[in-house]
Amino acid sequence: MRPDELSSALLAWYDRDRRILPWRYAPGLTADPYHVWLSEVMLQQTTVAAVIPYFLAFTHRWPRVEDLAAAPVDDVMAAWAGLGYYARARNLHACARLVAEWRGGRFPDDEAGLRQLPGIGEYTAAAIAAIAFGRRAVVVDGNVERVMARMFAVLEPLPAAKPRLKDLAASLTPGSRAGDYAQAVMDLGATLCTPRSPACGLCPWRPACRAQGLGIAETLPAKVAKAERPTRRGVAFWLMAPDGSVLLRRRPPKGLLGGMMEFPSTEWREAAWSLDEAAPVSPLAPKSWKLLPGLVTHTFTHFHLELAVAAGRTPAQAAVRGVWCPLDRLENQALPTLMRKVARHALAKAY
DNA sequence: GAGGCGTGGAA
DNA sequence: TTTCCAAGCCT
Repeated sequence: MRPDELSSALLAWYDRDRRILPWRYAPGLTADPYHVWLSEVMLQQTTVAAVIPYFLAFTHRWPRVEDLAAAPVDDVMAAWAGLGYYARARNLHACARLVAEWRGGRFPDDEAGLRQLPGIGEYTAAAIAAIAFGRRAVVVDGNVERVMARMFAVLEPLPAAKPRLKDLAASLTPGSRAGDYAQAVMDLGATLCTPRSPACGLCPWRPACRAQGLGIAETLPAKVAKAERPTRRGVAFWLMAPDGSVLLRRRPPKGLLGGMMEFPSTEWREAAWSLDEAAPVSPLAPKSWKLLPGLVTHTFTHFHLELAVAAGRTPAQAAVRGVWCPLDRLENQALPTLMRKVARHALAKAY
């Protein structure tokens, strides 16, 4: 099949089986660049199912990019809490401000302009240019890499194969219906050409797929093995004041959970901590610590974490770095999932 | 360019 | 339980 026959077959499949998603527009309607941008950033390394409720909440609370730009950054961080990769939320807010203040609320309409904005890399710039502005752009995400590796039976492992896979994607990208094609080829990877058990029997590209012909579709793309994740350990401090508020502090703006709130804790290291060793690290020294039974476990991209929780009552809201937060307002804080686990653990075991 | 950076669902 | 990994970006 020629490239134009392949793109036609894919678009026909897409027109027939198009998934309904909150950020997806019906044929003929022009997509809102703000919605396209917001959804694409949320979808970076994140599943559709996880994104949907966040997308609806953000667009309800901040209907236009100017509204998002006007919001305090911590409101945005708190609204993003639970979605992960928190640098995205900071970049999202910074990008909204740039677009609102310097561009009158209009996003750049080509890849080069989009690429200048924080949080918009090669993939996202191409996706917005195609979906929001109808420009031909070679959109290459993990789905497209997988589809191309199979279509052309690319045996070279990722990430070394990336340049070749992009060239192959470009060879199939049509000049018309740019946005539909971009979404179609990603949908193909997301729904049929899946990492495991691909549904080759339903695939519009099956007749042209070399890996399918060779019977090796499910084994592609090849990837270099990842290093295994170490385990780190720490002690988190659940400090409660007489009025029932607990002590939170903000993490440094960059790095792990950057800019998010946390319960104070020891360093996270490989060796386990004793309570005697951990206690001096606490920002406050209560009369006595109660080491709660059990551990909070959480897995990040690069390591596992086991957090013990030490609970203590302080005589007053001592002046320390951090904020005292009433229990009924913890939910509204920019607490990542790990710290919500700590709170749940403490509330279940401490009293 | 290789590693840091979250989370939850599926197998 | 463990492993994999999902519409990547940044340094």
